[in-house]
Parts: sequence; structure tokens; C-alpha cells
Amino acid sequence: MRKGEKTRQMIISKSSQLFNQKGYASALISDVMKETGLKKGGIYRHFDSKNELAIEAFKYSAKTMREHYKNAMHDKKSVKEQLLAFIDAFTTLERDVPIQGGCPLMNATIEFDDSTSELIPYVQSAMNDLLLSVEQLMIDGQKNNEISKDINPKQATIIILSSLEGALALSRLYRSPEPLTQTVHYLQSYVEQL
Amino acid sequence: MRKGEKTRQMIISKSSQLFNQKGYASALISDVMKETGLKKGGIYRHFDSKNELAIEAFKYSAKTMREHYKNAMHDKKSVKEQLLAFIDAFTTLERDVPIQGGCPLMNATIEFDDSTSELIPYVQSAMNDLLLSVEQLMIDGQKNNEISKDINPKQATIIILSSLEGALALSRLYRSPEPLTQTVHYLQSYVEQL
DNA sequence: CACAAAAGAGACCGATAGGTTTCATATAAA
DNA sequence: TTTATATGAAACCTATCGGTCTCTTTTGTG
Repeated sequence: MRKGEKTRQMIISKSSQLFNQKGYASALISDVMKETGLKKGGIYRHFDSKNELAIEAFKYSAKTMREHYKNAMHDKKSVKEQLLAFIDAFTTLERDVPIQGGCPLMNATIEFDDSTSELIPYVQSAMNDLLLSVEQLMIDGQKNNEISKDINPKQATIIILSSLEGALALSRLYRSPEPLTQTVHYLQSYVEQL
Repeated sequence: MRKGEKTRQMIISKSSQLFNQKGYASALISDVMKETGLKKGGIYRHFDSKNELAIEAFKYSAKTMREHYKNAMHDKKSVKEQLLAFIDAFTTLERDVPIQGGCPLMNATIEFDDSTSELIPYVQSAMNDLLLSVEQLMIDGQKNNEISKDINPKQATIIILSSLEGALALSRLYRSPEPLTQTVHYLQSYVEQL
């Protein structure tokens, strides 16, 4: 990898943290300069605009999350175990692992849901990937009789993800793990009885 | 009410909409000027800073929400009916009623959860009021045997609020009522069997 | 080692942010 | 109706924003 490309990746990974914690509007290029140790000229060589950097940073965050979930689930055999692993992996976001500032998908959703930002399609697509992967897991579970055919995979997926996202936000607001742990306890029994 | 006080209230109510839709950092004083028809001098006469206006605007949003829920619940007799009315009232936030831009508590939570903004205590307090009022309802329900003593009121409250907040965000991201309606359907059966 | 290409520093720019000040006008109590 | 006061317009201010440009320094390849 050429040096320039390495620098570009470093800028993206550093600013993905910044954007996720401060928000895309509130994180400034001067913050990116501080974080990367580069001057303005060194940053704008690699990106046409702050907006382009924001998009790359979001894509990077989304990829990081995908890998985090995949990692947590990959050695689990049964569908229910995989679902439980996903739920457990989600709670690590309250401890700022693997990325600080909460769930990047949720953060971007709230920041842009009333705007016409170019980021929206990327956020929708990332959220869709997440929803569909969980839903597919459930469909698979129904096929091999691990999961009751009475449940609606799409609805169950929405319940799990909505409650996790909401509870994570509450935990971050209160700087307390309680909302998340309570929600996880509930979801564990919810998954068991699927 | 003196004219100045009326103007102040008008600025607060107009900017509470603005802040809730654009975010507190992204909504500019120039936006407030446009929205209110006032010039800068006319706004800063009533507020020392944008931050002070933001705090007043958030308090106004939180009050609006409290009244919205109270209104929806006040003519319901049983605890379960009140819970269902609360859930139903929440879904109107997807139709931008009574305030545009989603739940102000959630929006402020996400915007400020990594900052040291003066707004945080107000957000925490408003969220606490909401959580405690639902929790108290459940405790009342347990006292007069409307609700099973087996359930944990705090946990049940967190489940309901988390999933609603999360689902609202999803609905707003997709510009589709589905996540919210699916979640509400689930929560209705959840409440029935409490 | 030469040297073209890539990378980055740093000065610079216009626009606009939040905020201030001055002064004319509207308001409302006497 | 007078008059002190409350109100708001408008010009102004400084800082800083995102972004550009030039020129020096690295880098890596023949």
C-alpha cells in the first residue's frame, strides 16, 4: 500500500471515531487535524470535502460493526445461540467497544433523519443489512425447526433491534448499564421461547 | 403578559421545533431569525446566548411531550388501558404530532451523550420523569391486582420505552411506519399479558 | 543515485457563525 | 397625552468554519 493510501485509511478510521462521538456536523476538520496530526493540506489532499470524508467514515464504522457482530456469532452453531451472541455483542457498545460513542447506525439515523444528507442512503443500507441478517437467521431457524413457525421473523427482528438500540441510548444518557442489562435479560428469555 | 414575554415564548416554541428537527448544533440563529421573523437584536434581547435558548427550547419540548402523553391517558380508567394509550400516543410521533422531528428526548440524548453539554441534566430529568410515571402506573396496577406481581415494573418500563424509542428511530430512518407498527403490535400483546 | 511524482505544510480566502452595540420606535402606565 | 421604559432593527465585530493554493519535502522507482 502506497503511503498516501495508508494515510487516507488512518484519517478515515480516526475520524470515524470523532464523527461517531461528536456527530458529523459538530466534529470539525480542525478536530480531524488534531486527531490525525495532519494539517489541512494533508487532509484535503485525500478528500474533496468534509462530506466525502464523512461518508467514508460512516462506511468504515458500519463495516466495523458488521465485523464485530460476525465475530461474536461465527463460532456459534445453533440459531438461538447466534441470536444470543448478537445480543451480547450489542451490549459491548455501551462499553465503547469496538467503537466509541454508541451505535453509529443509530447516531447517524438521529442526526440525519430530518435532513436530505447524502449519508442517509448509506445509513439505510447499513441498517437494512443488519436487519436482514438477523431476519435470515430466524428464517433459517424456522426451516430446521429450531424456532417456532408461529413467529414472524421480520417482527421479531424489529423487536430485538429496536429495544437494543433504545436501551443503549438510555444507558448512554444515564451513564449506567442498567437499561441495557435489563433489556438484554428480557431479550434472552424472549429468544429462548422463540 | 407583557409583549416581550409573549415574543420570548414565541421564540421558544418556534425554535423548539427547529432544534428538534435539525439538532441543537445544526440549527442556527439565522434559522431562528427566519422562523420567527425577528432580527438578531430582537432574539438576543430575550436570551443571553444560543445555549440558553436551546435549554429553554428543550424544556418546552419536554413539557409538550408530557402533556401529550397525559392527554392521551387521562380518560382511561384501568392501568392496562393507560399503558396502551401511552403506547398509542407514542406512535403519533412518527406522524410528527405534537412536535416534528421525532422524540425530543431521544434526539437530545443521541446528540449530547458524548458531550458535557449543560442540556444533559435536563434530558436525564425529562427521561426520568417519563420512566418513573410509567413505572408508577405499573406499581399501582400491581397494588390493585390489575397486573401480575411477578413482573418487575422497572424492567417492563424499560422494555416498553426502549423498544418504542428504537422503533421510532427506525421508522424515521426508513420513512415507513412499519417498524413502529410492528413494535406496537408486539407491545400491545405484551401489555395484555402483564 | 537521480528525479519525477506523491504527499503534506502552511499561508490564505470568503462566508458565516455567534454575539454586541447603537439607536429608533412601540408600548403602556401616569 | 405624556413620558419613561421595553422592544427590536440594523450595522457591526471577532473568531472560526470549510476549503484552496503554492511551494517544499518525502517517497519510491528506473
